[in-house]
Amino acid sequence: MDKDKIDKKDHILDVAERVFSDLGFDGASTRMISGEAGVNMAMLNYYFGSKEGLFLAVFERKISSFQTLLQNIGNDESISSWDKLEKCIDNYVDRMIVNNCFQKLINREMSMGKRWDLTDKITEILMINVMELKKIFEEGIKNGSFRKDIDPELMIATIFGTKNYIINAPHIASLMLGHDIRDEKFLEEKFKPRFKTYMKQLLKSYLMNDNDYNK
Amino acid sequence: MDKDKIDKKDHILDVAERVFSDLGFDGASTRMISGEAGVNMAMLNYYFGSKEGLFLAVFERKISSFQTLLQNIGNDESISSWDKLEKCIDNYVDRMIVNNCFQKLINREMSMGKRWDLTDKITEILMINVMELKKIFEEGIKNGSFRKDIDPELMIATIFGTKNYIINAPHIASLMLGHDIRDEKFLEEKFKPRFKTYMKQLLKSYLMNDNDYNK
DNA sequence: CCAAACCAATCAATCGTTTGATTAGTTTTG
DNA sequence: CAAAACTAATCAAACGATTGATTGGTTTGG
Repeated sequence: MDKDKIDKKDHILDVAERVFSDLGFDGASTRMISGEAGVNMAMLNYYFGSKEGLFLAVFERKISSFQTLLQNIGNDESISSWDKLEKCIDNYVDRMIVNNCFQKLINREMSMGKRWDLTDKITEILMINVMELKKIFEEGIKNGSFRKDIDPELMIATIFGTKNYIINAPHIASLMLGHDIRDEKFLEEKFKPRFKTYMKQLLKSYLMNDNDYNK
Repeated sequence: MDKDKIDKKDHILDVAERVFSDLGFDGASTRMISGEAGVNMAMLNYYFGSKEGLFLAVFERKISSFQTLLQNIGNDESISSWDKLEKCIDNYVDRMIVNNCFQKLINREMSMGKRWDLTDKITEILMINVMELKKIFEEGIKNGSFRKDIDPELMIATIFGTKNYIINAPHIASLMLGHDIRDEKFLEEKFKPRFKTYMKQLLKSYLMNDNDYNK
């Protein structure tokens, strides 16, 4: 059946995504992936052409979910610049499932000097999110919501960097916070709300000099 | 001569550090490293025992320079909490030489599943810096310099995360900033001062609700 | 029956590592 | 002092293991 084939390919991609993000592209072997997925090794090449093709397929499956991330918040005229920013933060934090190893995958491969044809594509996608935020900042400056002398580019680095730090260094983050960050319950009930609150307060105080942190 | 031997080992370590951080541990081959270093392949095992031993040696050479990073700023009673924090920021930013690939190395291997007994050692070292900052924050809260309701742990994530983001994603950062972040001149003359200013303003507004950003 | 799906066996290439020989410099010995 | 013994450094070559990829044939489903 066609359904089964898709399910099987999807299962392989699931396993590949996990193994790649645990061991990196070079560290993961096709035998390991096929073994854990319970399929013959030749199937990987049969379905995806090559190891690189498999890696690429892992990405392309996720790309769509990434692109929906930027749901044109910036173009909504009805809400203020700050509310847009708050919406973005909520969005990013909600999607910040540490177990989702895809983020680690991206960050690791982006930090490599090694050049994929993929690197440009990843860069391009990430830049869309960057530009989305930048637009909000610039709009906020223009309409007087935000201070004039802020540094939008570095703010973006702060937003993404803080999130990545938690994801990429879970050992450190767990030690810092006193709880295992990979614990789903803790993450969902305790950490995410705390992280949202913090991020909003941090940005608000920098952007607006507003002392009223209505909690 | 003994001096020559040390120089040679150091040269191998220099090359290994660069290659490892460009290609990752798995991506880098001993042949490549020995080739670029201009030494026979067997010398790597002769000097360092194994590829893993070489990787370990790269780390241990840097560890000392890392440990001097925390020069007991926190224990200086004569300066205010905020000044301590400013000093820390200056310190970190000054050492943030993007060309120094060691940071990338650490971040990449830390994001991997625990492959090394070394992971614990790296964690330990990084935690010292974390604790140093934490101490400053807590002291500042206690003596009234900082607001009571700040989130010290996530602030630390912001400080390190923002820095790491620039280092780990130089492509993105360069596109964002409109200049190649790896350009030494731009980095030193333009970026570092800008980054320091931004970081201090960001922290100050969050920590102290101080609107006087005396620029 | 035929094409698609699947698999065991195998490919050449590359991996990290080891080997045995050679060199050069130092120490020991007669 | 000079010959002999020893040591560390270096090298080309080869090792077994593993890599990603491919083959040729078998099974399966429509």
